[in-house]
Amino acid sequence: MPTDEPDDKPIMRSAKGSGRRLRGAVAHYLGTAIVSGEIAPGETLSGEIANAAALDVSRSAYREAVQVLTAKGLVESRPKAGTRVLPRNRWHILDPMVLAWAFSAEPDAGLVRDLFELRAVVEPAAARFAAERRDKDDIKAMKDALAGMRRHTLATEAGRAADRAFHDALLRASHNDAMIALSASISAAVSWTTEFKQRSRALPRDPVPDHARVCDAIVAGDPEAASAAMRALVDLALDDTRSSM
Amino acid sequence: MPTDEPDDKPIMRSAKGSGRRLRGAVAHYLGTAIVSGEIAPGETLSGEIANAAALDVSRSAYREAVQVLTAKGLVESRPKAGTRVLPRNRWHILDPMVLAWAFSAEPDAGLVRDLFELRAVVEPAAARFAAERRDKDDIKAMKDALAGMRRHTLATEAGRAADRAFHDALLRASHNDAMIALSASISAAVSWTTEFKQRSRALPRDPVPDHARVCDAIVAGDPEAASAAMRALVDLALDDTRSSM
DNA sequence: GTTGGCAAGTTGTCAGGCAATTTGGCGGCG
DNA sequence: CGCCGCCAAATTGCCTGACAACTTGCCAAC
Repeated sequence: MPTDEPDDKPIMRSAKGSGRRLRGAVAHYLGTAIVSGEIAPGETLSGEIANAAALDVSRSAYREAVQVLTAKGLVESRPKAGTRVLPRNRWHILDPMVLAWAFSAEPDAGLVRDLFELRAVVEPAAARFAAERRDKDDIKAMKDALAGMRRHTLATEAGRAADRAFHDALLRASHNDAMIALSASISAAVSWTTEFKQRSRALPRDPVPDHARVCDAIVAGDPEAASAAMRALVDLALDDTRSSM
Repeated sequence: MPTDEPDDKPIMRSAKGSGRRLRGAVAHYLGTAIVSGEIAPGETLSGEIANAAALDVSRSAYREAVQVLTAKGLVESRPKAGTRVLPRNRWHILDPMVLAWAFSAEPDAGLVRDLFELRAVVEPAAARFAAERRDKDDIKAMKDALAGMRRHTLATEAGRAADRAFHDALLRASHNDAMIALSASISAAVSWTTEFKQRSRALPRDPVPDHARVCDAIVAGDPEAASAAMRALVDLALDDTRSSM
């Protein structure tokens, strides 16, 4: 069945070699469309065959992509009813991939605020636990990350990676799996906003001393100091982010 | 190819009418097997065709189930390498479904500890925000839930539902989407442990006064009092849980 | 006006085949 | 002897086409 119109729909296939498999591209496409509000909650997607054809993929690939969205609470599909977008409060917005979709466009200001508030609650507490439970490996990981931050700057990707690594090491030092799970979400949000700050060429203060204070307190095993230092760090970061949006 | 052995493998089809579709049953089966440690991290599942045949489902259904597990960070599959279970720290243990799988067997004590620690960090902070931002609807939802708790007891499912509803309304009153997302995870964990406490016939104290104090502080718009009351509540719950495990 | 059944349409599952991709060994080369 | 690059097999990834199961919403009968 040759198509009469010129097939100008290889939008998907293009991202094929990007490590992402085809269904990943479809999931990304639909995910961003939903998270960005392009497809409003309550709305129902057109049928699988139609939609799969429109994206020029097979129904299997399309369905597997929809399964991913379902697993992340973005949509719900029932026979005869179709696949409909769930209300925002059913979304798993802390899922790393959902966050990635949310940040792939201009990040919503409200979401950034919410994430920083959560960070301001969780990270000081995590620092407190870390000061009590850290072991040799944790300390080494944090010091390595700190060294990386000193070597590079937040303007470089390597520097941001070191920043991520520091926060990841810290949350890991809390030896609390639930907080470690939040680490993936939080550090992702942090790095995106950091990059955003960077892009808006706001010259941030040197972040190393703040981080070093937190690190020292944890190494010293002082929970109160660790918590306070981390709270100060997060508050400063929040100020920076607020002023550049 | 007729099977010689009597087909004693309709394990999956049995749960078909349970609202869960077939792939849901497969995902549940594999998910619990992984979370419970029956399939250790690093291990690789047998091939899709073999495994699908063993479960007596089609490859499509099996693959869609695996996509769900992939979306929740439990496994990772690459061509020729097979599907392998990821290390624990890659799991999205705060995902409601992963939590459900984790609690479908005897819950791991470490996990319960971690969840309560997270709860002890998040809920007081959420109460603080709620005291500042609650609106009429939030107050109504909380009072309704509180009334439900008064009417029933935690021994009944209705009572536990009211408890869940109270914590859900509280987190919702924080008007922070990130914390609301945690609500699903936290309240799930809370309700399971509550049921567990109930089963081990530990006679708990009356939970209504504690909840009422939190509610009053939020209605009064007093962030400090709300936070303190909630912290007290969580600490008591933690004590109860600890003593019954 | 309410209640029951009925039909249509959408997702759910199945089967088989081919293509894409990565791993791990094997041979050539330094 | 060790390292590097190539090749082939095995597994997942994707496609096609068909049928089954399940809802929903209409429609008729009470």
